[in-house]
Amino acid sequence: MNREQLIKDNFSFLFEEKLLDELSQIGNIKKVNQGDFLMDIGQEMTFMPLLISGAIKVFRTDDDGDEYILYFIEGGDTCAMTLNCCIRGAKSEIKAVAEVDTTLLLVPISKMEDWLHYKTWRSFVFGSYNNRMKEMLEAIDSLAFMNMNERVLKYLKDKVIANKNETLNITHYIISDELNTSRVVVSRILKKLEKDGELKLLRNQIKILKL
Amino acid sequence: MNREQLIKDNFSFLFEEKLLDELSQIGNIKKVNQGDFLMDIGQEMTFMPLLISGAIKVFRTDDDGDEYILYFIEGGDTCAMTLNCCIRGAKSEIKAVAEVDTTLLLVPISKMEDWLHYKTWRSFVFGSYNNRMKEMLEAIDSLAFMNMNERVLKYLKDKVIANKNETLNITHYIISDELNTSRVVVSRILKKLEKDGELKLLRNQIKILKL
DNA sequence: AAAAGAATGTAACATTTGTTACATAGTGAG
DNA sequence: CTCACTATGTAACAAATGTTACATTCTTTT
Repeated sequence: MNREQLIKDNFSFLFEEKLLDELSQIGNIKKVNQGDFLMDIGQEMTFMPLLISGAIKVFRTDDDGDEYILYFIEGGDTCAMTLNCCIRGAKSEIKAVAEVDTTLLLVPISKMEDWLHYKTWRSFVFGSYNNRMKEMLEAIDSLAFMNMNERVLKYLKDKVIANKNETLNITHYIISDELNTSRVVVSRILKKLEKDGELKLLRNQIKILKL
Repeated sequence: MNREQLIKDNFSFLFEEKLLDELSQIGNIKKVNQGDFLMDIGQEMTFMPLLISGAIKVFRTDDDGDEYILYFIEGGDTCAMTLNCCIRGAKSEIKAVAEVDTTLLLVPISKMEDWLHYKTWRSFVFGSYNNRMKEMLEAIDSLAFMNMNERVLKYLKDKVIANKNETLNITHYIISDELNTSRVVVSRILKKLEKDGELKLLRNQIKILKL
């Protein structure tokens, strides 16, 4: 599919005609594979990515190499808001990784401001900020109000949505890493969830039974 | 002091002349006392508050009545970004309370978009969003990477900054509430911090010794 | 097939955080 | 001053989470 058509198909429900034209001229299509880094630690953002297909996961990392998953950005969501706000920070940073094979539309950072005279762009930009904020608040809810058991289950269910697949190819170790806990704790909790009929455990794989 | 002068004095370093005029015409000065609610749970925001003096604390609350402090908005910070993004949410909500006696400039929500043609307004709005996000990330850092000991100390130090006063008038119970833990836990930690020479405990009062 | 490596299961124990219970001390109302 | 109330101190215990250690099973390499 040619890129102009791709942009039309994915963004015509969001943006007005003239803005779509500009996007076609200026935007760059980029495909990334599962596991690819979108933003390395400490790197400055020079483009803003709009999600065309796939899913991204976003982490907070601290200087000891610990990480904690903040949220998934998936299909209907459409926009990976630039988080350049926080790249400068001293201690902790943001990390973004492709959760599955993903297609992005890259737009130079400067366009974000230039296009604010488009009403549809304004809605999009503010809507995206608000979505990011909502997701960060959800991450805070998990940490402040939920126990490990609930957090693991929420993580898995979010992952099912991001992957559009109830069978997750993942190890206990990875889960423990992304939730900043230990593998043994995760295995223990998963075993309990399996006994409760929430999921089924296999090697390198977890099937979520209840959504 | 008349309001026009107040607006000039506080925002002339931020906004261009014409925008200051608009602010003077449209903005409303509001004074709130320590402890007043700026935003009740579930309430829709119809104005955006710009901080003139004082400090605001912002909480996340869940449906069990538990709360967790997200951040303080203080002096130099200047803007309490409207968090209307999340007011709709089902389970959890945002709560904002005056940490000290505070003066605000209230601007109708609609102006946020109307004024985007002012370059200084654009910088302000995006800068504010980014600051809010940075602070939410700090809250996540505390929860994900720090133990109770460190979190209590960070809370107290943030509070010193918001109050511009190293002597805090506060009870252990309030701290435990705002950090979503229990009073006994807080008393235990404070006692240890006192032994370590970090602070001095008095009735209804804590003096922070090291910053 | 044997060996090495990765993923998982699980017990035993340590640490952190939360809970219950009660004592003591300061404060304000009457 | 006495009484009730609030704030704080602290012990003892409970629950949640983290750590260490090792066994078992599956997969890949040789």
